[in-house]
This record gives sequence, structure tokens and C-alpha cells, in this order.
Amino acid sequence: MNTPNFTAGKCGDCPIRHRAVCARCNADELVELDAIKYYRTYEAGQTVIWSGDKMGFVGSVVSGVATLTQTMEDGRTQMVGLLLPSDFVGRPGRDGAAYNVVATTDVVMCCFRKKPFEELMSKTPHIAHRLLEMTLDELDAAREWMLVLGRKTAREKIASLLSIIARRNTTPDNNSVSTVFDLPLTREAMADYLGLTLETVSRQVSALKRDGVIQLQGKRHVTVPDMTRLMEEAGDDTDGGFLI
Amino acid sequence: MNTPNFTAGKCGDCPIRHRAVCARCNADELVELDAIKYYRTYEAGQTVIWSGDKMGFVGSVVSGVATLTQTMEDGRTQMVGLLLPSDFVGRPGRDGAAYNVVATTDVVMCCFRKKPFEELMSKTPHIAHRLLEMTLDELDAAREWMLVLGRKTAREKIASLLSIIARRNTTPDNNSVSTVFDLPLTREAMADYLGLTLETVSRQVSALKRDGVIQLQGKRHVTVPDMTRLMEEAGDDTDGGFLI
DNA sequence: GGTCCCAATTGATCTGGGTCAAAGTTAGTC
DNA sequence: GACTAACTTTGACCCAGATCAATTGGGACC
Repeated sequence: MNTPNFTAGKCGDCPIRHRAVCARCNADELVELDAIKYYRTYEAGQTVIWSGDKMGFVGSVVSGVATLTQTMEDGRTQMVGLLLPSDFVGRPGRDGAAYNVVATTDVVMCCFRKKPFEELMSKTPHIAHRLLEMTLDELDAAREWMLVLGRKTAREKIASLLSIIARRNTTPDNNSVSTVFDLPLTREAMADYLGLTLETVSRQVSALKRDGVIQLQGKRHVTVPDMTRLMEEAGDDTDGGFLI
Repeated sequence: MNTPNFTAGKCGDCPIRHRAVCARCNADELVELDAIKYYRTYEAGQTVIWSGDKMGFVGSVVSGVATLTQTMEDGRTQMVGLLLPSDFVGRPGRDGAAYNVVATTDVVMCCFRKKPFEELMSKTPHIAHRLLEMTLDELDAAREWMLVLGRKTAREKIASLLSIIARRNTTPDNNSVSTVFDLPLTREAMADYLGLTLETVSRQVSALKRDGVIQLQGKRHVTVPDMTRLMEEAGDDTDGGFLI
């Protein structure tokens, strides 16, 4: 775990939305942090952390997509978080992981050894502050998702998921009004996020396509001609709320 | 809002599980906090905060039960949090409320004016730390709840809710192995928590009673003869996990 | 004690999404 | 370029929970 095998990355490469602690990219912070920080890559499908395991680090996603999942003894699983580039992983002050973390694409993580990170945190109020802010964001997202899970129809659920991914993952294409992105999830992973079966996901994606709300090139490449329409389908306030 | 009309309360009365900042009840902290702190009572049914409103305080529940809810334009509502005594309300660093907060019983809140609280927080790393810990707890609870909403059956949902309330609300009755508590929620509120209709809640409560998993005295007073059985019905690991 | 009101129960029926099954797609791999 | 394996779509049928519609129960108040 301690062998950084990611060479190209340095904090100068942080994606714009990188919100984790290291992401602030202030040189003085970097000096402090470099001693305890390392990069690590995971292949698609690889489990980053098993629920219940001791977790020796915290960190954030640099590139790729990972998921947080919970599983019942009989195998029913529910995704409880989607980790896109810039999202933070880990629970400072806690020893065990609460969820499985699985890479769904190849993932590069920027990790901080936990012990020194916590020491740094208690010496640097600004970091604890930032972490609180990020945790509040995650809490908002989780609660918004409870509304999706508890009260939305299958079609609305799909539309909600698509708009979240669209808002975070759009490849800017300014000579077009359309929003374009790649789905980083299989139909099964989408189902696990939405509390549906993969068949229902497939049917509803087809229905949204048939109704012109989205266009598909292949299975994963999505074009949204009209984001407002998609958000109406999601049942959201058109102003968008604060889902991350 | 500034008129404290709660007289009996002082921090010496904090319930055992009071985990909020003021709850630590160290005399020196109290001296600091007293200048910015007030009590306030709300009647059952009263809305404490409207989603989107500017929120001038943070605080914690001293007694009673309140709920956090989200509502769609068409009226579908989902409860996203249950506030029992000791739970924290508010989002330091945020201006607007993200949810409706509604008192479901008479509620006493211990409130801190937001501005001075935030100043205090930035001067006192220990408070920011504690707040982070509490927010992580809430995040865990929200994510555990996502599993309930997304993947559990109606019967499992009811059993899950009952065990959460049982674990937090039990009136100790040591000459009996049974767990006894009062439901602080109407059937409708339970339905809003569980993503069900009130009719389904009623049916499943009746079914659990018929099957001897619970006993009811009146509509609200619940006796659980065997907590292990209830938790099996909830589909939880018998060790209980970390739901708050 | 009566009656008003609201919470809760119970019944009958309907339907969205689950389940089971089969066939179609796509990307590797040899 | 055929072969495999994993992912996806589509169809047929079913059932858990929603919906609609009466009742029933239980305080609070006169």
C-alpha cells in the first residue's frame, strides 16, 4: 500500500473541482503534506477497502470513479455514495471502514497516512474546518438521495442519477447546447444506487431515449439535448437544489 | 426567537446521551457558552425552521422529538432525519436551512446564536472536532438509512425503525428483560421516514404484533419481548451495526 | 354521557417494478 | 474473423405495496 505507482500526478494536476484538503494546492500546505502523502492506483473492479477493515489512510479521488456500498447478509446491496474526482474518502477519527469502497473504473487516489493526517488536522484548524464543510456536503447529498430512494418513481430515479452525473462529469462542448457525458457505471451499479433492479434500469433508460429526453451513442455515451427537461423528469425543482 | 421561555433547563439537566457541544457540561465551557446560548420551546406540530429560510442559530434537542423532512412540489415528502434528545441541528458555515425541521412532540431546544457560535468554533479546535465527529455520525446514519429505503421490505423497514427508536428511547426497566418505549411518531410520520404509505405502516405494525415480535398498549406504547428477534426481522446483522 | 375530530385500522382492488427467461451487443482474445 | 464472456435489452408474468374507501377507536371538550 505504501508504494506510490502513480508518477504523472502532482497537485498541479488536480481537477478544477478537487475539493479535498490537498486540493487547495497552496504551496505551504503542500510542503507540510508531502511527507505523509502518496498516490495509489486501483484497477476497475478492484475493492479499495472492505467494510469493517482497519483503514490506514484517508484520501481523495484524483481520477476515475469509485462507489461506497453496503451489503446485507443475503446479498442485497445498496450504493450509499458515488466517489467522483475530488471526493474525499475516509473518516478521520474512526478506525474501521463503514462501507465497501470499490473502483468502478481505473482509479487514482491521493492518500494520506491516517495517523499523521490526524495530527496535522488537530494542529491546523483550517483543515478540520474544511473537512467539516465537506462532510456537511456529503450529508446533504445523502439526504437528497434519501428522497430519491424513498419517494421517486423508477423513471424519476434514473433522471435524477443522470442529472447528478451530468452536472459533475460534463466534458465541456461549447459549440453545442447539449450536455454530453459518459456513464461511469454499469446498469447493475446504477440499479444498486437507485434501489432498483438492472432490468428496470435498462427499461427506463430505453424509455427516456425513446421519449427523446436523452440520446445514446453505444451503451454508455449520453447526450442530453435539454438539461431542463431532464431535471423536470427527475422531479427536481428546476433551479437544481444542492445535490453534489 | 430570543426570548427564552424555558426555565427549568440548565446544562445540568442534559440527558445522558446529550452529545452536542454544550452537552459536555464542563464548567469552563459553560461559562464561555452561556453568553450566546438560549433555550426555546416548540409545540407539537410547530415548524422550527422552513427549508430555504435563513437560519440564525444552531443547537441541539434537549427534550422531545423533531424531524427533518424534504418535500417535492407535488407534496411527496421524505423524512431525512430524526432528531432525538441530544441531536444537533444546524449547519455551521451555511446560511440557509436545507430541510424543514418540524417538532413532532413538544420540543425544547438549546440554541446558540450562529455568528458567535462560529467565532467560538474557529477559536476552539476541540469544538470543530466534536462537530466533525457528530456530522460523521449523522452521515453514517443517513447512509444506513439509504440501505433501509432502497433495499428493505416494508416489514423490515418497520422493524428497523422500531429498533432505532428502541435503542435511543428505552425507559430503563430493569426488572424485566423486555424493552419498552413510546413511539414518538404518528403512522404518517413513520411512513414518511420509511418511504411507505401510512396504510402499509399500519398493516405491518399489526402483523409484527400478531406475530409476537412486539406488543402494543394503546397505539403508541410498545413492548419488545426480544430485541434480538426484532433485529433479525429488521434484516440487520445481529451485532447491530452503528445506526444511531 | 355525547359528540367532534383526528389517528389508526381494515378491506378490496390496482399497478409499478420485481422475477424469471431468452436473445441481442460489444469488446477482447486467440 | 470466429469464440468467449460480460453486459444489456426485451418479453411475459407476478406480487408487494399503493390507492381508494369505509370503519373503528380514543381523547378533549362541552
